[in-house]
Amino acid sequence: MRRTLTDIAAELNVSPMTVSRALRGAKGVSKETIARVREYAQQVNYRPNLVARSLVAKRTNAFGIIVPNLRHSFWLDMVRGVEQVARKAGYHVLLSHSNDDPELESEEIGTLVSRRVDALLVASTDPDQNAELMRDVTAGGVPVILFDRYGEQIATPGVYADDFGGAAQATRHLVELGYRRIAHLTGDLCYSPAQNRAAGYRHVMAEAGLEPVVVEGQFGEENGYRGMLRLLDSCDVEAVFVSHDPSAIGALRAAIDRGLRVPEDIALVGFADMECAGHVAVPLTTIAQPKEELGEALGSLALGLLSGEADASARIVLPTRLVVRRSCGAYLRSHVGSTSL
Amino acid sequence: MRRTLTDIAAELNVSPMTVSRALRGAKGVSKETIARVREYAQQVNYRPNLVARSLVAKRTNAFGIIVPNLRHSFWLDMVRGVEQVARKAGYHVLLSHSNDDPELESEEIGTLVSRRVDALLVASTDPDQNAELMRDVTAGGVPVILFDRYGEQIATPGVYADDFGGAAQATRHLVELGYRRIAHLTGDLCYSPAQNRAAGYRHVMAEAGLEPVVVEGQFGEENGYRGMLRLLDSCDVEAVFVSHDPSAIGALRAAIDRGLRVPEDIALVGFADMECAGHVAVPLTTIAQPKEELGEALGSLALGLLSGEADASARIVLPTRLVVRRSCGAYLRSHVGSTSL
DNA sequence: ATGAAAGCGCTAACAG
DNA sequence: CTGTTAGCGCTTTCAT
Repeated sequence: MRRTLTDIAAELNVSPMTVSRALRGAKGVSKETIARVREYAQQVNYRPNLVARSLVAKRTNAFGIIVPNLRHSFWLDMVRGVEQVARKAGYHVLLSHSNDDPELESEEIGTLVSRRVDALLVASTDPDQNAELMRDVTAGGVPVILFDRYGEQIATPGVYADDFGGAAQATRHLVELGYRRIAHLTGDLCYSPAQNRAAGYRHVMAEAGLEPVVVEGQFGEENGYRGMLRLLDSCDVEAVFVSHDPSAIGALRAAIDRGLRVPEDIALVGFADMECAGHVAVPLTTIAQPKEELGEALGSLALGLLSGEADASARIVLPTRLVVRRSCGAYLRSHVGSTSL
Repeated sequence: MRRTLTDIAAELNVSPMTVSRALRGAKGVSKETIARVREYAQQVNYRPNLVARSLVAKRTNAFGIIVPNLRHSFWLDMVRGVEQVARKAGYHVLLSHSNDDPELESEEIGTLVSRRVDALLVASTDPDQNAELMRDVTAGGVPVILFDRYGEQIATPGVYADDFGGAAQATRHLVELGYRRIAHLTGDLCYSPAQNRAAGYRHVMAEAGLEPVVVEGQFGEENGYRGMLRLLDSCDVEAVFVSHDPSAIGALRAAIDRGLRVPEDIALVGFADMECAGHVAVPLTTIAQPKEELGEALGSLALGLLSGEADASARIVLPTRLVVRRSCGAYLRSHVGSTSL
């Protein structure tokens, strides 16, 4: 077993307190003692037991983070950002995922609270369903920060990409390219990002005096494929803004299967700028979220909340960026507007 | 502040012990008491303090994992696998990274030990430099498991992809396609995977009675580009097995810049099957590591070591898989051998 | 079936 | 400057 502080004290014939102070650099110890203690500790490779320290300090210097899954790199990018910021402040990150299941999510929140993380960062699968639980966590003194998705039933500090603005960018881009019959294939409208993207689309369409055509879809490539087929059956459009890249890739496939050329016969814009967005059959024009920055903002917000510098009503919204590739048809139109912000 | 077990006991007029037992389902408590305690605990949303529990149990039910960085999805895939397995066993994962820096790595090992993780999983940037430290950790009762890279100075249980075998697959594939002048552009030879891949290459070349041509390179796209230029300057070959996909992509660019057609003028095979390997200018034939399985094996090994089922000499090596795309020229040769195992 | 005592390894608060 | 006491929230051990 590893040596304890008390062991060291005994071996050095001083009190545990002296060792504790010397090691932490707390004042009230002579230079000599400090040197002696530190040297010995180093020599025997003493490691303070942070579990014990956490117990008395009532803080663990650790964040818990829950993402819906670890399959999509988006979430891992987020985690990376958080970890980056956390480590600089001496915090660790406890990683877990809910597997897109609110039940599992609430269990995970529970164990993370049991582990006494100092803050809880959640990309909730269903913020409303777990609202009460999260309120309880906050009441227990552990700040809960939501990210990517929020709910009606609960107001927490949060970090989000500007879904509304991003959708507006996408739609405006299509409008500026001269398309008039522009449809929107939504994601699962139970998620706030999908709602906001739809709202951003509608906003710009209204602004441009165009008739919105909204087809309700779901996230995921297969759903995108099916949604696109439904869309193509039900109306005749020149361009489609799809709520998420995977769906857009499915939609692209559907269009091709229907014998349509993209973008000549139908233009497509996605959302997320997934890694493969630039590599698919027709490189996808899309809206990029500042993933890294989102993660960092998330970590910083957590730190800020703990230090009292940030305020519990903080809501950080980061701007998106239009990435123009081929699927929107910009390259074959002359009157291209601004291509990126 | 959150309620403690003692609070509950007081509020229920029983001893803390009774509450503790009732909650954990330890025997020696009447059905009635159990029901009463549990109901109350549930009602007030009691959460046991795992920090306290860990202190007495001398175990945290947490693994620490250190990867070189979080930029390459390979490491995150590994982490995902570990997390998957860990969670099923009630373990959490403490994630950290060394930023490819042995110093930082040793610091990180230190804090993770201080946090009293039950096992330490390390993709070490320099296993030899940190050998002593790791031995100390093991001596302290915390199993250290190395993965991806190992060293000479220390023998730990470990999980690895079959780099030798993979390189052999790659080289053999080229031999079977009829190439004779096959070169190898290595990665940083300080890393065991790079060494093993070079060894696998040499082995097959010898077996085939061919003259090996080894150009020492480094990992990374830019290094691949430069290495390939050196290679092209120094010898005249028909095919190159490159030690890592990023380098292979750089090499591909170099070949194209030199006016060579891939694979007509020069064939290329990489290693890793990165996400974009199939999407680059000439889709890359490469060796795929079973990332997910590696992560799971890693997690399982950690659990096994803790339960005493696995043995400290365990060394798990998982087979790789040849992924044939265009860069090797298989599609334009008739006498293709086995394309995947 | 329940409880009291002691202690996990550390630190805050008070002595001396 | 150094040490003693007490206690963080829980569980193990030994009573009752």
